[in-house]
Amino acid sequence: MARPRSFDQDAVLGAVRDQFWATGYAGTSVDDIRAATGLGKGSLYGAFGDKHNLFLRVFDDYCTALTEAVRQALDGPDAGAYGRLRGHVLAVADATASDVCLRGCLLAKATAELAAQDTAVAARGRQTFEALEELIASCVAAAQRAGDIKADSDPARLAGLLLAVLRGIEALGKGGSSPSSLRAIAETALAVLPRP
Amino acid sequence: MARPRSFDQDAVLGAVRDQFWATGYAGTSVDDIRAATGLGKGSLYGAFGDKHNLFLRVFDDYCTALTEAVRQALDGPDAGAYGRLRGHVLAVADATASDVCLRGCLLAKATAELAAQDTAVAARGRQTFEALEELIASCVAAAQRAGDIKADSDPARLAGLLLAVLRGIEALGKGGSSPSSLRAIAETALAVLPRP
DNA sequence: TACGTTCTGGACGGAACAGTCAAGAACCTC
DNA sequence: GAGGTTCTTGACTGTTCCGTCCAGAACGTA
Repeated sequence: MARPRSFDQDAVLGAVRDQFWATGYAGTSVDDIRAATGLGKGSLYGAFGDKHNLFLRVFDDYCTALTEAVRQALDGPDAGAYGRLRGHVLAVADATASDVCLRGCLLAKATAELAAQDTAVAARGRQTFEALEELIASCVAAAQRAGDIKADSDPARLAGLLLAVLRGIEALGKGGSSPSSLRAIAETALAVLPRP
Repeated sequence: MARPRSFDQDAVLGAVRDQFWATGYAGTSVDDIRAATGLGKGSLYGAFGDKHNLFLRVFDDYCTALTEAVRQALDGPDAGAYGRLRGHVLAVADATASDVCLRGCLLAKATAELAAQDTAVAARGRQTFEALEELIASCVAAAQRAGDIKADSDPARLAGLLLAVLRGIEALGKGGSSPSSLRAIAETALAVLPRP
């Protein structure tokens, strides 16, 4: 019927995401995006709308992918639940510590920069935090059923604590990683979980 | 000798800080600052240098004031150390939860937005995180001497964990506060601290 | 191959941006 | 009150910003 798009939409959205990730929303100009993607302005505006719309798109995709990655890391049978939880917490700490460019997590960056002014970003951020907390709570409950975490503690409260620790590790990582080392924080958080 | 400044420097710096706090570094124009302070551009540039320098100034002041406030909250005799620690953790959670405008903590906002690109901000942020961690560690050690926290745990590791929880509460607060409520997180963090 | 449709690239307009500067105002000292 | 110095105001420059628009290119269909 007509001329098809000549660019790979996923690749373009990935480049846009990386640009916003590196320099923030207000710190990224449409011309930066044009340079990062190689697209002309007409293509960008035609395919994705304006800058704000484009940001919401990549932010939404990021939140979806993050939630899905955590689900894959934590979901599974009761038997290995504690090991998966432990592995995930340590993996987040190690990934943050080795993030030399200090870009951190886009969810954290975006909510920090925009949540106060942009209700769409605030809502999506909150929804994502809640989804992460639920995934952690399910894994805690599974670890309790397997006898690896004390059964009488409230899994929702432990999940809230663990999520806060993870987001805190992320925040501290932006300061250049080290207060007593992020891995030590993760290990300590796991060590204080009530065992049967 | 000459004409003195007609503005109150502290008041101006406070207004500048609030403006950056509300809209971020890249999201704040010099004209926004001019409007917030009522000063002309010549006065602003003459007294504080360019936008970046002005930001570093208010960020530095903020870090100093934050550290000092935490010191006042946590410093004191061994006897009440645990109570001070507990009070501080709960106070941070309550303050974050009741922060309706979602501005959060400027230290978190600034490091999230700029640490990757601005080494001065990254260095000051890291220094502040380390100072906060030391203050918490001292308070934990005092609580251990008073017999309120188990003596054989490493105060530095517990301090790292508590700092991460506090920064995590702050980060979650930006998403619109509630995953299982910030206060519950603070209470759970205190509950899992090893008691004698 | 010819046509209609959609995509592409870049030029363009008007607004906002950071930072400079000069003319005049305000003050202290003498 | 006169002189010298600093502060204030706001106009100004040149750049960068976002978003629009159009001429031409690329494709599917007939």
